[in-house]
Amino acid sequence: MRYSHKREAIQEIVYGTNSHPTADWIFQKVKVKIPNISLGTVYRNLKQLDDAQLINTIYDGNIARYDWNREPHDHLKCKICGDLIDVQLFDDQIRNTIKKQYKFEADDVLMTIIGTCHKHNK
Amino acid sequence: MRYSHKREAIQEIVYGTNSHPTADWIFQKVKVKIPNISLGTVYRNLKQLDDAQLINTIYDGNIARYDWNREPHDHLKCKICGDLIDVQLFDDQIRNTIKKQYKFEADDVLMTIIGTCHKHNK
DNA sequence: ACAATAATAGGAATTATTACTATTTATAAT
DNA sequence: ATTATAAATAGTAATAATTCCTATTATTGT
Repeated sequence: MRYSHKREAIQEIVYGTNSHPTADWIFQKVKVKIPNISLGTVYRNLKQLDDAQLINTIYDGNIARYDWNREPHDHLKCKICGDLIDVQLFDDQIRNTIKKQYKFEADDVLMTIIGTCHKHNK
Repeated sequence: MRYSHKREAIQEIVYGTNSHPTADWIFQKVKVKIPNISLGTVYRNLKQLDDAQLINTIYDGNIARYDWNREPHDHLKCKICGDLIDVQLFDDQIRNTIKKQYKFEADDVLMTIIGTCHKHNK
């Protein structure tokens, strides 16, 4: 993977937020710095960064979001505001136990808890 | 929700498979029985069936799949053939414990294990 | 500096899904 | 049974997210 100014900018944006941004959000941000960038470039580079294990792609309903956090972790998803919050529900050892429980060569455990976050407490 | 012949047929198809079918797969199947049905009708009825808690919608990457199994359960997703296999990793009690672990009003726990299924053993 | 080729812009194409509207159909009231 | 109602539908247009295509541009090894 050859160096690219734009990929670097895209990576910086993903690394600079905890908001699990979408491709379009990243596009809007990077356009401020690099006005002539195209959305296709954002998608292509996000894919490359994912392939290179520099970021993670998470699927939230049917839209892709991007996460700099490559440590195994889980998400709380608020059904009211849509926020996705990182949590560590299981440690690696428990994750490994889960992986061995089925005759299935497991690579990754994805867990999302759906509910209502603290911002909406009455 | 008023009775509809088409909704009944759609529900029967979802209830008749363990393959977690997509809207389009269901559309192809139902078209054999009811040739003049439209894809919009399939989507609308799947949504209504979900709202009425008669089926579940699961998001697999960025496409929706439908599941007759409304019991809390988890999925093994094969990254080679794309199959989604139902498993019961946690019982209700453990699920409830997880829900209480964070200051988050949790409704549901979604878990998917990504890996390779037995069909691809060398 | 130059050649090779990866990266890009800009737009078209694709895929999944939702929205719109005139017509049809289920069903409740007469 | 007939009629009135509102839900359900077909067919199509619209939208949203994403991928694909091609001529041009930029990075990097020589």
